[in-house]
Amino acid sequence: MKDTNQPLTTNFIQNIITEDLRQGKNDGRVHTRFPPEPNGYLHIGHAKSICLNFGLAEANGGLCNLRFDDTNPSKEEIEFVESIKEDVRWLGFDWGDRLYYASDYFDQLYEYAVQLIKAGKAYVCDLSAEEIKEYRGTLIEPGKESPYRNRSVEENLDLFERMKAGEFPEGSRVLRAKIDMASPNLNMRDPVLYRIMHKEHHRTGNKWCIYPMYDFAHPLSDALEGITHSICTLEFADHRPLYDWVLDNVDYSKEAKAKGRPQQIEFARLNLTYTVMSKRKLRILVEEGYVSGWDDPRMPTISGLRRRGYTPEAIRDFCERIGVAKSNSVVDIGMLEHCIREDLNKRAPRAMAVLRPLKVVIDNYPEDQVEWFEAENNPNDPDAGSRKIPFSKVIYIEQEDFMEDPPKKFFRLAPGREVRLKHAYIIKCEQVIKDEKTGEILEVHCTYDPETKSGEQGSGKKVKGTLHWVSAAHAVKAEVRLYDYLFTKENPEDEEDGSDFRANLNPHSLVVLPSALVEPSLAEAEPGSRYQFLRQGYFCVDPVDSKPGNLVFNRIVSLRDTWAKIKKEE
RNA sequence: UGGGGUGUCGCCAAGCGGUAAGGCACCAGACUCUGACUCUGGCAAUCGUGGGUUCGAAUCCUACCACCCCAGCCA
Repeated sequence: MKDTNQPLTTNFIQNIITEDLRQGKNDGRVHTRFPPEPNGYLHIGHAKSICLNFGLAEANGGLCNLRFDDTNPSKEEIEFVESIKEDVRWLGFDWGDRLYYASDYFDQLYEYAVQLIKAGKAYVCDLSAEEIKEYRGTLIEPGKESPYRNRSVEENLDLFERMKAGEFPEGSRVLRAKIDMASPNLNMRDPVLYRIMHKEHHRTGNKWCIYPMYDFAHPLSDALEGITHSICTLEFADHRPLYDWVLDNVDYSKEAKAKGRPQQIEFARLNLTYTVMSKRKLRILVEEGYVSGWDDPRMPTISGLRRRGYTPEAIRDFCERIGVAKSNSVVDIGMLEHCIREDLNKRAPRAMAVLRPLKVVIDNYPEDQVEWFEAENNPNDPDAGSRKIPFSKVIYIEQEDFMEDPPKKFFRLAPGREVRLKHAYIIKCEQVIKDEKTGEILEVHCTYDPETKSGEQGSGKKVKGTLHWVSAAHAVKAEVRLYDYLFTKENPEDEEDGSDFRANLNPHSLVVLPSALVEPSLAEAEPGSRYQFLRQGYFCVDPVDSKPGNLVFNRIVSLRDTWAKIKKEE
């Protein structure tokens, strides 16, 4: 994807890799991995990690594995591994034949645990979970050594084997590393390596009733796969000494796919304004029905963004632009919106759609006449071709494009004013018809100037405003879903005491317009296809709910709107 | 009162001892049959603070301050 030798962006991880390469570390290999736990859906934060891992590998002539970190059968499900694979693939990345699971290594990991026991570096501990917690000490006080810490190697071997054989109830014993109960780093205070769980695993079935912990499985999985740079998020920085301890104290050289030793590097996870990102909170949104599901177009999940109409290209561009560093940061959601606008501006065919219709009758236009105008599909892409649009006596325009008593800077339709109808004629407003009781504007009567037909001589006449429109007789009805941020505050966590992020939910995050009218060329629009509705924004045919004869469009993002800004100022 | 991490323009983020990139946002103008796009110009940072080293420091030293993470048999 990159055509230069120099990586497009530089960041501290690339700098480390560059230096490693210069020193000939790992025989010049660069091998990364994306290691999701299959217990939820991927979101834009994962996309950052995916782009980083796959991108770094590609930029440095290396490889990136997809590895499911499935060491905890009580939380993981097959449904998630499928959705994760789909999302990574959709984002545009290819793990080739390197699809792995930590569970692939369970046999080997068991042997490594035995290795540690034999070396006197791990022991079976009979303390209860509560007791282990008590013995661990606190942030400022050292822990106490477990009374089981000095069991003989033989006894530990026997006990561990019987743990594996299923002789003991869940939670009754664990295997622990023997490191240092006085370490200022809590992770080093004899961390648990294996726990008993009488649970069926989605891949290994009932073969195991003891499962390795992340801290044991992860470094060794990396080592076995020949990973050189093991990239993870900041909260794992405290685990790095343990990661290194495991690699230092287990001999995996015979089984590893390549020589060398993985290095853990941590970066800051992505945060976005107006967005929550934690699995827990996203789950709440889904389970408590604030959204329609994991793929609700308002969700920051990959599947939500996909359904909303975001392109993988835009998401990758976004991940490139935000950079990678170690400081906690919150990226302005406007950055994401900029990326999708930029991508769709060059790719999305234009179309006319009237979201909130206002009837306009052109009094001097022949009753039964229909003219078909040529309309370019994309002014920024001549190759996109053109299409025909019907024009007739009765049309609809946007309600907000007409004002009876407009402010100075309004240059759309108003009594006595002229505007151009995009691709058609200039019209002049002659009369407003209102409901006598409510004052509601029912329809507007105009006259058109036949000399101003789009593209012809007399069409040079200048007017300030150009409106989009649809022919009443030809328009196709459609449902349009306008999405806004899910939260009203930049930081959804910013709540009054007593409440939580739910209090900041935006009640208008979804506005459904059941009776929008779109130009007839859209009648057969394919699910998932994207359009720019002129002067409105980018829209995507909803891949789930849109059916022939019952079109549903999702607004991906609005166009930049300087008029809206002017209005706000006044 | 422990350990780890981070502090460069409103938001991201380069910078690695030689005198502050870039993007987003924002402002102004040009263009415009999308108030879009595009273009052009503008925009801001005493580089967390105070000391010190140096001819010279965002970059080195030092003290301090602020924020984030860690006491799951989660990852």
